[in-house]
Amino acid sequence: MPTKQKMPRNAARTRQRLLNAAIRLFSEHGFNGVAVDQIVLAAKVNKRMVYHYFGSKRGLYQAAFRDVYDRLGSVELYAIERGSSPREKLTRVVESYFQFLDDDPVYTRFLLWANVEKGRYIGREEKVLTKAPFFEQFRMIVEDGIKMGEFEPDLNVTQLLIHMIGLCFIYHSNRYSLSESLGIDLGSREVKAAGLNQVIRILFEGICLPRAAAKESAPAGEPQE
Amino acid sequence: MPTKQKMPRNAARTRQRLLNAAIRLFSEHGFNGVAVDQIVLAAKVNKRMVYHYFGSKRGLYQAAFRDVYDRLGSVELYAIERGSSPREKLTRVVESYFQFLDDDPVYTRFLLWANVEKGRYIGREEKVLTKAPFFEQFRMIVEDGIKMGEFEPDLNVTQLLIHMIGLCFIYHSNRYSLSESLGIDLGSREVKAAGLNQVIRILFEGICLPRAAAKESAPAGEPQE
Amino acid sequence: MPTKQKMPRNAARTRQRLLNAAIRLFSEHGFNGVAVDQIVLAAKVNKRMVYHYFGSKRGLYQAAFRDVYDRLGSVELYAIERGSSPREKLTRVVESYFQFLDDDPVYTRFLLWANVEKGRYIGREEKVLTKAPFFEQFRMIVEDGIKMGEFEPDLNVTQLLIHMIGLCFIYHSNRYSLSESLGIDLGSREVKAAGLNQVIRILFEGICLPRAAAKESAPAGEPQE
Amino acid sequence: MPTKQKMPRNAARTRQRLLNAAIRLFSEHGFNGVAVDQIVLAAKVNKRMVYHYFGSKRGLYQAAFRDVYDRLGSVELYAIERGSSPREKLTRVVESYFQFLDDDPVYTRFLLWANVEKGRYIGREEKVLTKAPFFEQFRMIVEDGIKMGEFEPDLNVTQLLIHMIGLCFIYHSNRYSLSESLGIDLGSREVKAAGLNQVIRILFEGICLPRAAAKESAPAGEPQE
DNA sequence: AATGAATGAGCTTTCATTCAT
DNA sequence: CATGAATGAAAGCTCATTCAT
Repeated sequence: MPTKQKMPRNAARTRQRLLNAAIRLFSEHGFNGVAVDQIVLAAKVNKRMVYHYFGSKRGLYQAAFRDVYDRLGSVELYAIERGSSPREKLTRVVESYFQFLDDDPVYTRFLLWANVEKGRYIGREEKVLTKAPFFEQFRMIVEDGIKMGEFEPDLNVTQLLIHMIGLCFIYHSNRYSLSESLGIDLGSREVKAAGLNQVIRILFEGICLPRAAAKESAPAGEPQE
Repeated sequence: MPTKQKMPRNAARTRQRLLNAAIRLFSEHGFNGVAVDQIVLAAKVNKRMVYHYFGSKRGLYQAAFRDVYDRLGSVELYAIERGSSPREKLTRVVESYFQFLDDDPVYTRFLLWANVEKGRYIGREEKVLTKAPFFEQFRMIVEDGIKMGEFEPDLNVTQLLIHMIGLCFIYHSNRYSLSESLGIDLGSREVKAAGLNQVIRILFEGICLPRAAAKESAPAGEPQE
Repeated sequence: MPTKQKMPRNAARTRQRLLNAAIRLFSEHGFNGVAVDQIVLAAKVNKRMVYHYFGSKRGLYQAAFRDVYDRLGSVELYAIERGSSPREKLTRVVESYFQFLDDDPVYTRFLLWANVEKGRYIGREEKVLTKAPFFEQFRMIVEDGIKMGEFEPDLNVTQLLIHMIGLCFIYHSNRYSLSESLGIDLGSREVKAAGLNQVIRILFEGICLPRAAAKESAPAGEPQE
Repeated sequence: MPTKQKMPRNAARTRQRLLNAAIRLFSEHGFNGVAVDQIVLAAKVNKRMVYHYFGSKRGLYQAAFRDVYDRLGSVELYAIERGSSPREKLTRVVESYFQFLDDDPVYTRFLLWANVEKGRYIGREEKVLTKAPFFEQFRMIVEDGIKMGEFEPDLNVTQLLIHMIGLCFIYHSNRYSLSESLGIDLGSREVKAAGLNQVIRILFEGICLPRAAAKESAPAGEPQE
């Protein structure tokens, strides 16, 4: 069989090697922080292949972005169905989201880069990917909770999602500066384990003692609208 | 006496123009996203001056970083003293922090960039700047609240600060992707106004109804330690 | 078959063109006296190629240095074997060395530059190249001459080599200033022809008349040790 | 007395500081190897002063060159008068010249630089300086020696001077490469001391034993003309 | 006399990209 | 499909020099 010994099936392999190297490097240094040469060096692939498969550095970046989101889509909500009450279900969602960011730092950092870059380097097509399919499940859980009298009736679901994400993302988005400021490593297991605990408590019950939580105390400045 | 039109050779002025242009551009595009040429064009200053005053692009970046933090230091805690109870004080802190991020997007984005870049372009000396003096005041308010029976006795103050920051920063750190995903603009006045409201409510009381908030319900997986 | 006019993409050719231009220019103006632009202009090659093939200006300089030494290695000792007696052999060595410096002024000047520059721009690897294989042959001739009673028995071979080189190199190392001082052109055929003659005479017999050369006259200051 | 405390008499002092720094740096790195900034830094003098006093970098170089030669002129022939016979006198000349090159490496290296640079950066006026005043004395000694029957009657005085200089200069002109090649340091006291000894012996008597030095043996190839 | 800010040209080097094989 | 040579533009930076005070 006269197939070349050196490279058995170069077809999709080369493409994938490029993609993997690109994801890793872009997620670490952002679009401008990575040179095409670095990518092809890491991928051990000829430079020309970038243009063959992806047309441009930007095309490669966008493909990388898409790839990251595709992987995300399939794992995003793993194991969130367990739990009988809405509260338990929501607990699982927070846990798994918190965990997910941690398990997939490449995704997390890629997303952070895309944000500081204001999506400058991703195209029209990629933008639809960011539509979190996850949102619908979240909404249903919350609405169930409201109906069943577990949650406050006037919750804004969208914003609740934002805030939940905020409580989880802060460990990554500001990890560097907070670690320096506070003198603790936001990436350490202990800090994050305790953090997740407090996140869940805050989310459900806040920081006030029950008796203090009489609902008359409104946030100052602007009465709730 | 009419000031000379043709740039009367002012050391401090040139330096400041460079610094201002640098802050604006770096905060928008990050370290790698800005060329020295762009900065000197914006500052209307000779390119050589960057090296005269700051030694290198990186030196300019670091000076910009320091400048941003110096400005921050003086305004960080404005108007947090009002309020009689710890709860009210904390409310003011959250409000003012939320507001501050909004009022000074240049600072906010500069900080976000420094984080995704993992502090790669700032030097030893700048790192001490990140030590938030703000933290001490925050701690005192919370500890007062605990002593006075307003807040949970086992609050971890450091992590509470992290989470408060997380609830505020999410509107900036993930603004782009969340806006795309959720179909709302996280930067709009309405979203942020309502957001701040919910942030404060969550922080103090969580999302559960008071009767459901009986303290026996522990987060799953790991019982509170 | 007419060769393509438009540079048919020849790796080795481009490299060699760069090398040749570099050797010529560096040998004329030294490392700091030549701009990369001048080299690529002379080589009619794209500037980027310098970095493609040699990494840096310094890398090109080092490659040039190596090339010069490689060429030298192969021609250094041409035609020194003729001659029966050690004296005749040594005469041929001096002649051929004198001739060689003259025939290859590019090499000679390159070497001179490397010396005034104190080897600052050549790397570790190049330094071993300077180990003259030539030295061994020189030593054998001299030692034969001593054994056969032709040469002084207490000759220091290493220093004899140094002085022989000195007598030849002076025509190149100080050519400019001596020509100005003495009002003759040290590079002219006549001066060098007569010079070689005197060099050989001095080397073998010195400048004193035989009867004056009675060995009792010691160099002043320090008696021979 | 209201004279400024900082700088008592700046007049000629500034000029001299510049000159000294320039001499040191140019002698070490040549014209192209030194930046004006380095000179003013070393001289602790304002950059503008270079142009005030010397007009240009080149002007400063030329002034440095002249200064070096002026200093040389006053010390050049120290102690060559001692010695009764021409042979002894010449011995002293060689010794003192050898010594001089060693004592004044700044001069020596400056001269070497000027030579590899082919005098490119020195002007018309400096060229006359290179006229060795030393030459006349040398000539007289040699002619005396010939008349008195000590030296060969057909010596070419000019070339003898060249060769004497060559025997001394080699320790500086090719010091770097020879040290590498031969594995000894041409700058060490021992090597130079022994070197001077051999130089003098070669110069007067050559390397052949007296009986072998019968004057009939002509250099091969070209019979003496 | 002396200072340091300011300049524009040119330096070495790197970039993303395309061509020829 | 794959390679490495080739390219022009632009990057960060340094140069010798001049201006304004």
